[in-house]
Amino acid sequence: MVAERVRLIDVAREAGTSVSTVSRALNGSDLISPEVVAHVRAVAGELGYRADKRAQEFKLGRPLTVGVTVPDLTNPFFSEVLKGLAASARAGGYRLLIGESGEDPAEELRLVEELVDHSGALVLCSSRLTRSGLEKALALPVPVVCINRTVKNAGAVAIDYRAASRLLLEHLTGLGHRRVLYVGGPATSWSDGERRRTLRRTARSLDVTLDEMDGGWAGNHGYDAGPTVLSSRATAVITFNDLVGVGLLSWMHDNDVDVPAELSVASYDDIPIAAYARPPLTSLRNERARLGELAWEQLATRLAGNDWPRPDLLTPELVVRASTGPARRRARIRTS
Amino acid sequence: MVAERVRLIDVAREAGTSVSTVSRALNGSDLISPEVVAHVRAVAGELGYRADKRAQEFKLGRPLTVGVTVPDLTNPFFSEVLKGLAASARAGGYRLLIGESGEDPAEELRLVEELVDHSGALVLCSSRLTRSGLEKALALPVPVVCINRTVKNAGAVAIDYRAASRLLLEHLTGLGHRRVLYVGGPATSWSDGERRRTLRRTARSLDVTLDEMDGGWAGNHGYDAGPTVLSSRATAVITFNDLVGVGLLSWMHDNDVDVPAELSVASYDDIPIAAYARPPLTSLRNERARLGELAWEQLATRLAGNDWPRPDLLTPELVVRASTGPARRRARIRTS
DNA sequence: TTGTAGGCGTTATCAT
DNA sequence: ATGATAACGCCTACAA
Repeated sequence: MVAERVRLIDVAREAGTSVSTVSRALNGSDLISPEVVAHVRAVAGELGYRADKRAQEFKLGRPLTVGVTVPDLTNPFFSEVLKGLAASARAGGYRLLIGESGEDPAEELRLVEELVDHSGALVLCSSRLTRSGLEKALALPVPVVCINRTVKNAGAVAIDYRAASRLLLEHLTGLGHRRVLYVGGPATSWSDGERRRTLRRTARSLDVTLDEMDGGWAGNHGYDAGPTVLSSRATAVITFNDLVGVGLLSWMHDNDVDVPAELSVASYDDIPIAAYARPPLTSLRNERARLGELAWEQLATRLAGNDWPRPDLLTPELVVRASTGPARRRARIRTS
Repeated sequence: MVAERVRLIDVAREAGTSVSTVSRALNGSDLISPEVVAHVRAVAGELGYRADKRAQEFKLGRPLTVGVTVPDLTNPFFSEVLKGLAASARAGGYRLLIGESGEDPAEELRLVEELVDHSGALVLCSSRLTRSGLEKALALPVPVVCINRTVKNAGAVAIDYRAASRLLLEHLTGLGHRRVLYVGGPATSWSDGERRRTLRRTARSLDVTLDEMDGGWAGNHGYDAGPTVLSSRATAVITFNDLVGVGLLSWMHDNDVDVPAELSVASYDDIPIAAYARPPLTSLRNERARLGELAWEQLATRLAGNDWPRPDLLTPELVVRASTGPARRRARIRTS
């Protein structure tokens, strides 16, 4: 069934010449007679020769492979980053070796050490690594780009959460909200930290009271947050991401809480379902696929022997939809 | 910055022994004196030696890599398949080389030919390849598993769409629907073909009138289908997948069509947002991650030298939610 | 128990 | 213009 592999030497033998000639003929070296090239090509064709790319790359040097880690393959945010990265890297002649850490820092570190053995470069998406883990990763003998986590001595591409948080809070204060609750994400998430930090700072400057609670990254985390959210004194909620936001909206619907009349909800990321939620979710659009592309560009620059470019910061855009509206004095504090 | 790579021979020199001894000591060969092992290990540690896995694998044989193609990385269906596959393959000591075809058969073929050069096996997720393209892929010198596309002489893992379509239609007829419209998916999709085929057959046996229209795979395809759906005579709609279904629900909401009172909507796949749509979408749950796991199991069996196992067929489960209800005579044919 | 040497499939250097 | 040969970094008979 599986045919024996045809090697360069087989072609050479069959063509009555040497491996060097075959190699050159196939690779289009210009110092070889046209007839020989034709002949060799013909023979190679007949024999069904396929160059062993692994041997080629092994001989030639570094692998044309980018190792990528993501916390969760099913998170639409990472999916789109991967999409952009995959397209760019491929256009640049690189392949993608992908690993999922399951949101687990220790697993991510193992993954990194495994991937690096077969990669010429690394991209860490929203790395959950501890500080020391990250240091180890950056000490590896290949260039590393971090997406959504700023670092020194490495590539860096991120969303500008400072601008993001400001857009959100200004939108809400513009609607009269003075008390806002943030439903957070995974504790290991750098971007959750950034969202909290920038929200706090902006809230202070806008004289808004910011409450915080822990949450998560998925729909059920938002749904489960429902009771706590409802019993809070906030008139508006900002969720860690749209999955959480949509989950929260769902709970509100199930419990007859009118959004946005009773409560406004807004979020980060603007994944596709945000527009199809009921009510459609106000969210911050960011070009996630672009994150992947920029990561590749940084890598390409670095691989070409240059210094790291300056970090790329992508400014999001607020997409106002029906889930946010004027603040109203809460009729009552509901407890269920 | 990037230190010079330490090789086996460097360790040998430093340890005052030979490369074979070092190799054996590091790989835990039992025919070597404990002291030497300890010494070599120590030296290797000091020098920061890391075995070149590429050279190792090159020497040892086939690459421990599975090449995977998906039509669209951002489609939650594929994300989950990848999740399952990634976990299983990793547990089995294999890595994942992933490529996205962009739903394009020609691009998928290019991808396959590129991936196979660096992989010991291939997994094609919902392959969009033409018949001849698929034949080419299966002729490659590595084992190939197809997910959601039945083939002979290869691994095969798929959803049982026959059972799926029956569950859907029986549910709808149980609610009194006699005229059902199917909003289709991409023309290149095998699973769309299967859904149509099994729906037709089942509709006939249940004496249901089945209309069909072309659609697509994303939310906007469903949204755009709104007017056509509304002007049809069907009392229930089945959409190619949940993304399309949610998009359709959204249009219905925007145009004040009461679902399910005026129209029932049901779909395939039950991705997480189905539960959070308004109204929650009746859909067919299938274990997508399991698809990935089974694909790996087939591969592992094959890689171990056995014949291909029988194809795995996963039976879905109908999750009834609020988007489907009793059929009602349509008050009027609305046109917008 | 350890060392020597050959080879995995290719490319590149150096002759011819 | 072409051919022999030495790497690339590692593993593993085989020899000692």
